[in-house]
Amino acid sequence: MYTNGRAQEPSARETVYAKLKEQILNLELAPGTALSEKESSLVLGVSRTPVRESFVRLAQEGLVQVLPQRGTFVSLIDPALVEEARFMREHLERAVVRLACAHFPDAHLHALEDNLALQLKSIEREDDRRLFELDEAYHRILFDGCGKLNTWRAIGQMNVHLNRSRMLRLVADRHWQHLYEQHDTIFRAVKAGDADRAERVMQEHLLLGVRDLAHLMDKYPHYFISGGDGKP
Amino acid sequence: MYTNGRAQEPSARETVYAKLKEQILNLELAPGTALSEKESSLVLGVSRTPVRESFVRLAQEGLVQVLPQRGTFVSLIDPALVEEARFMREHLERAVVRLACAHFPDAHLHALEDNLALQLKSIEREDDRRLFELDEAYHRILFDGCGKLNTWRAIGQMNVHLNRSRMLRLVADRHWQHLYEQHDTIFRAVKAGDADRAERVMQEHLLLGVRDLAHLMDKYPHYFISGGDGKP
DNA sequence: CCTACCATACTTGTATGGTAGTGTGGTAGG
DNA sequence: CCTACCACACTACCATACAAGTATGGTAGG
Repeated sequence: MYTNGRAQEPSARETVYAKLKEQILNLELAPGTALSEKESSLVLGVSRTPVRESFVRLAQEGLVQVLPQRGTFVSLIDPALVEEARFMREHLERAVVRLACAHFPDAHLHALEDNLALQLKSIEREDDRRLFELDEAYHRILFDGCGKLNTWRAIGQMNVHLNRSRMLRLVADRHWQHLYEQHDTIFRAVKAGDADRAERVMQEHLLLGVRDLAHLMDKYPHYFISGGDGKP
Repeated sequence: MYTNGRAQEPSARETVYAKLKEQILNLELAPGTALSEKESSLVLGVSRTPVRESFVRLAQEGLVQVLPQRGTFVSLIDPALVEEARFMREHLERAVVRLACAHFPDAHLHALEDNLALQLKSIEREDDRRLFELDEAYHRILFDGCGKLNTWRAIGQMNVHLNRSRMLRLVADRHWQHLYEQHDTIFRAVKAGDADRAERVMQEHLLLGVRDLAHLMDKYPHYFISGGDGKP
């Protein structure tokens, strides 16, 4: 019994799905890019079936758009979705951070603290991708500590759209220090149980994510809906 | 050109997906029920492929659980998921109804009014399924009128779990009049722009959906996680 | 030169066969 | 009677073949 019972090797579908999703979120597969079941299957070394099933999943998340008998395309960024993702996060995270101020497990508090330390390291190294991951993890810990992990997962499906625009912004603008300070302030407010302060900073923090969206739409018009037709 | 250009006949996958999802939400396919690609394909008169792809979609929504090489099962109702769905709706719908009080299009206001009239009709006819649909439509109109339709859709993925427990409750308990009165009160508060009142009633309204959850878990233990093992 | 048509090379949708892993019931052995 | 084993039926996973719709480039006709 040397193969651990829980350590199932991931299915082809899962690996393909994860790979494609990562590439879309990283903008390695730019919005509007044409995909094809056959081509992806060749590139990834599997048959069309797992690729196709990944497309189904990605389509349900709104990351790709499948046009029958015509093709599959990486979805253009929809500004409405970005804004609504911010809207959802604003109201849900404000509520969660208030909960956290009332009661938050020590283990999760330590996790936040460790996370913040790693954020500093990433800023020193100018490792933006890593900082991005840590940012996600930070907020996840907040939800987890309040027993609202499923809520975080539900947000996730909208969040991918917000994250694509944030990734776009990451290239040009670098405001890491500000981001860290907000995270740190929220952490200390939670620790001190200062709900009003935590909620206020959280709201500001989430506004940061959509700042300059209009500027981005101007700079990369063909990445957005009704900016270009998407097929260059 | 008698076949309308927009009226694409739905794909097999779409019809299979819709059918299965409806049956799961109606509890015609009870939580814990074993499914199988082959059996479903025979019943629905299609091949295994569209069935399989429907399973993938349903699995992503958490409505079924696929265990490789073992089987596919209708998910048990997770009380944590139900509660978090309520949590999400509470905070998002409170925010939305406040927006609605500040500004709400006349067309949507009329739609709410019509919807309420139909609710009354459904209550007279004791048509619970129809009332359930109208309830969903009512809240959807609220989000739509505030330009937050995508947010409603995102809620939808959590909402299915809440709705299954509500459907379970519908069988035994019938509190339709109360539900209608709350809808009507919210409508009038929106019309009058009374945000505080609207928000308060909305919060109460959403609490109604999870009342007696413990009672339901007691009555149908094998429908819930850790109530029974799910495979009777 | 311009237009209409059509062969062709794509695309996704569906069906089916083979593979590997899993649960189960019957059976041989203690 | 109880236990260990094993053949078998069943599952989902993946690969592949076929079908049907779509965009495109070349060509024949005006």
